Amino acid sequence: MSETRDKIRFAAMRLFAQKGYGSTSVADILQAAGVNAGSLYYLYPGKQDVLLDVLDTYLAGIHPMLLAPAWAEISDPVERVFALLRRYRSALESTDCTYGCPIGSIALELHEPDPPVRERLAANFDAWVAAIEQCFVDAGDRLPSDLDRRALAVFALTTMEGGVMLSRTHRTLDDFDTAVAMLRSHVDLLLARA
Amino acid sequence: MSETRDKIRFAAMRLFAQKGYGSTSVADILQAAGVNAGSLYYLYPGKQDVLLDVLDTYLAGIHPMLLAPAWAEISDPVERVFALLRRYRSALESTDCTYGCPIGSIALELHEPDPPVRERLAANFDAWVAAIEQCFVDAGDRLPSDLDRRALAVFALTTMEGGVMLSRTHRTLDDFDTAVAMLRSHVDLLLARA
DNA sequence: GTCTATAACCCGATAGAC
DNA sequence: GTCTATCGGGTTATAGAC
Repeated sequence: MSETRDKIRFAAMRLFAQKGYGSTSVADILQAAGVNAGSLYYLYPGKQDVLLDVLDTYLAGIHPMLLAPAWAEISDPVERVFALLRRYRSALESTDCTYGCPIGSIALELHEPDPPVRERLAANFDAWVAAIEQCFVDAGDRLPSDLDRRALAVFALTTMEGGVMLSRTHRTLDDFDTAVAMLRSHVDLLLARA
Repeated sequence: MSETRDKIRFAAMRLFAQKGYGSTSVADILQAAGVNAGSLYYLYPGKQDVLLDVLDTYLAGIHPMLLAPAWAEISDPVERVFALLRRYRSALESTDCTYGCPIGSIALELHEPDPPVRERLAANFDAWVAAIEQCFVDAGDRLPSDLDRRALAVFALTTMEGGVMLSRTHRTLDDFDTAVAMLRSHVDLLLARA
C-alpha cells in the first residue's frame, strides 16, 4: 500500500515549501501526514530520502501540475512565459509573500556538497528553463533571429527567483512586480527589434 | 575589550556565508573564533543576536568594503553596475560556486516571521538597490528620460541573486554569466534608445 | 506494514568558580 | 571578562512487539 507513502510525500512537500527543509522535523512530517515513525522509516531510509522523493515529484509534475494549468487558456508563446510568472505571483499573494518557489528555497538552503539533492534541484531548474526556452523558440521570427532563446529563458528564471527572494524579504509584491515588468520591457524591446 | 566580539563577529560572518545560519552551530563559531561559550553568551544574548550583528556589519560595510573596492578604477556609472556584479562572480569563482551573496542566502533561509532579522535583510537589499539606482541616475540622459531608475536597479539585484542561485546549484558560472549578459543587452538596448 | 518506546546524539543556553 | 562542566530539550533514527 503506497497510500502511506503518498501521505508522507504530500505532507513533506507542503512543509518543506512552508518552513524549509532544515526547519521541518521528521516529527512535523509524521504529525501532518498522520503516520507513525515506524512507517516512515520502513518506507524511506531517512529524512533526506523524503526530500529526494519530493524533488522527483516536483520534476514529474512540472508539466501536468505547473505548466498545463498556467497555459490552459493561453496559446501565445510569449504570453505563456508571463502567465507562468503570474502563477508564482499568485502563490506569493495568497501566502502573504511567505511562499515562493519551493525549488529555489531549497536550493539556497543547501550548503553541503550533497550531490543527490543538488542533482535533482538542477534537473528541476533545467526542465523549467527548457519549457520557457521552447516558448521563445515557438515565438519564431517575432524575436530576433540571433537571439539566444535559452539565455533568455535563464534570464526569466533568475528574474522570477530573484523577485521571489526580494518579495519574501520585504513582504510586498512590489519587487516581484518590478522585476517582471522589467523583463516584460526587455522582451518588448526584443519584439520591436525583430 | 571588544577584540573578542570582533573575533566572534568575523568567524560568524565567514561561517554563515559558507554553511548558512541554520547549519552553523554556536560550537562552530566558538571553535572558529577561538573563544569559549561563556564569552559569547556574555557578549550576546543568544545566537540570533550574533546574526543581527553580522547583518549590521554587512550594512555598515556596503560602501567601504563592497562598493569602494569594486569601483576604485571605474568612473563610468553604467560600468560600475557591471563592475559590482563582477565582484559576485569573483566570489563564486574563487569558491567553486559555493559562496554567493551572503544576504541572499540568509534571506531564503528565513521562514519564520522573525521581524528583526528580516528588517536587516531588507535594509541591506535597500542599500544595494539605492547605490545602483544612483549609478543609473548618474548616467543621466544616456538612458531614456522616462526610465524608472530604481526599477532597473531592482532588476540588477534580481539578476545577480537569481544568477547566484542557479550557479550555486549547477556549480558552474554559466548561468550567472548568462543572466548578466542578458542584463547587459537590456541596458545596451536602453542606451541605444535614449 | 504499523505501532510505541527509546536510544544516541547534538543543540542552544546556563551556572558558578575564577 | 573568561573558563569548564553541564542542563534540558529536540533531533534523527532504531528496536522489537504486534
